[in-house]
Amino acid sequence: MENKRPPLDWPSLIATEQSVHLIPQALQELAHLVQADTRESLFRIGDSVRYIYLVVSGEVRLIRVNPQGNEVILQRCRGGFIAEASLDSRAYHCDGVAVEPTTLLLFPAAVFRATLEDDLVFRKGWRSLLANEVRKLRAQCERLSLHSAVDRIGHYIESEGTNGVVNLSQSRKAWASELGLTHEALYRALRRMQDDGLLAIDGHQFISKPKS
Amino acid sequence: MENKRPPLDWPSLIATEQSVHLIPQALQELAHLVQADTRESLFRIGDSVRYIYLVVSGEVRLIRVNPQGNEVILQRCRGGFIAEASLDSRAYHCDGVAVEPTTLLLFPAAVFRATLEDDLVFRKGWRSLLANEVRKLRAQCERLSLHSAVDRIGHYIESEGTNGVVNLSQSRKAWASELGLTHEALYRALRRMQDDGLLAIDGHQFISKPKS
DNA sequence: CGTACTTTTGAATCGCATCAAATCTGGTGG
DNA sequence: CCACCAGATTTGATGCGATTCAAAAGTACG
Repeated sequence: MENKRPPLDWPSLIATEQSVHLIPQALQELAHLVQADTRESLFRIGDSVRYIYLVVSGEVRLIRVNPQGNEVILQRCRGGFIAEASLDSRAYHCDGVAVEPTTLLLFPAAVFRATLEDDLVFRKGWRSLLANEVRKLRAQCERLSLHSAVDRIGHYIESEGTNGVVNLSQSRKAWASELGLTHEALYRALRRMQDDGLLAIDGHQFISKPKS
Repeated sequence: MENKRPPLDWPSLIATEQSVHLIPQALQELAHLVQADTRESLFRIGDSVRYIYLVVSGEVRLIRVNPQGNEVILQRCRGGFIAEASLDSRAYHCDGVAVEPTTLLLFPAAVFRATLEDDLVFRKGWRSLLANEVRKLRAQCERLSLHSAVDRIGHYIESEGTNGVVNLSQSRKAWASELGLTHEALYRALRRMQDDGLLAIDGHQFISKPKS
């Protein structure tokens, strides 16, 4: 990994990554801002946990290699903390690799743990973050268990939106990936739903329509 | 819901549901042991959060009803805490319904929150539980994003097992459901993997074999 | 010993992935 | 301002793999 510089342009980072808001000023000032290149390794299985990683932009993957020699992706992270569970463990249980040019914040793990103990607000914020993450991931798992594209779209609107309306904050291609579909399948399902009168689309807004 | 009895046969419960170990004795003694019947509602959208629910046996679903009048499943819970996120919110954002005869432990939410503040060990255990849950769910999402049955099985063995070996603690039918597959598709994929020499099965043990 | 459930195999169908290609869009530099 | 380019969006044709429906065999439990 590249040399770790002291934080310089944080104001712009904070604007894009809300997880940073959680972190007490004192801890923020100890963080390293780091750039990782494509295929650059951040940590490997067995490495001791020195830093808590926060992805600001780009993508990091947590992977293992199976007996057949193939990569198994345990997690793709395009923003927020990676491997929250590493806080409690001494060593990493997988490899962490950047798959595109990636910007990260590294927080010293020991101080991170200590601050979590001492700072009541941080502690609550962290717990809230984890609980919210669990909620979202559970819904995501249920969604991916649905077998049809139309059902996944409907599930997304209901679980991520409000009153049957969701504002998409990403491209449809990226949405397709989140839904576990190819972009072609997503486009076709959206078209079908509109034709069937189940869905209205207005720019980035998707509206689930009642049976009527 | 049925009348709430004081805890009686806890020792046997503790043996089957490890989440209970986390909970301090004082808080355990305030819990209600409850039986819910099929289709019985535990809470509804908008209800204020009075209890933290722990499923001991059976199944509870968190659901919303979409504009077309269909149920959208946000979570199926067959053991452990439901809706951890409800700890931080005043009211429920979905309905909670038992879909089979279900045994639950109900902890008074206010006391639960207070204990979480006061008890260092409990706090750490809770955080560890959430972090671990996040890790498992992230892997589960990646697994469900894979399009083939063989890939999902391989991913499961690698991420849930150790060194390419996993001990299944459930029926294959239940496993199929966890993998987002029909049981037929799972059986056939397992057969194919054995025929191709990629997998060995010994009772409940599944061994991923190297290319060789 | 019977019953309920899991495990297993078979055949037909359907929906999604895949490959291909055209169009549209936003952003860049000339 | 326009030409250009990379990426997103959209439509088409084909094949494969999972679902679905059906049914038989195996297994656990009372």
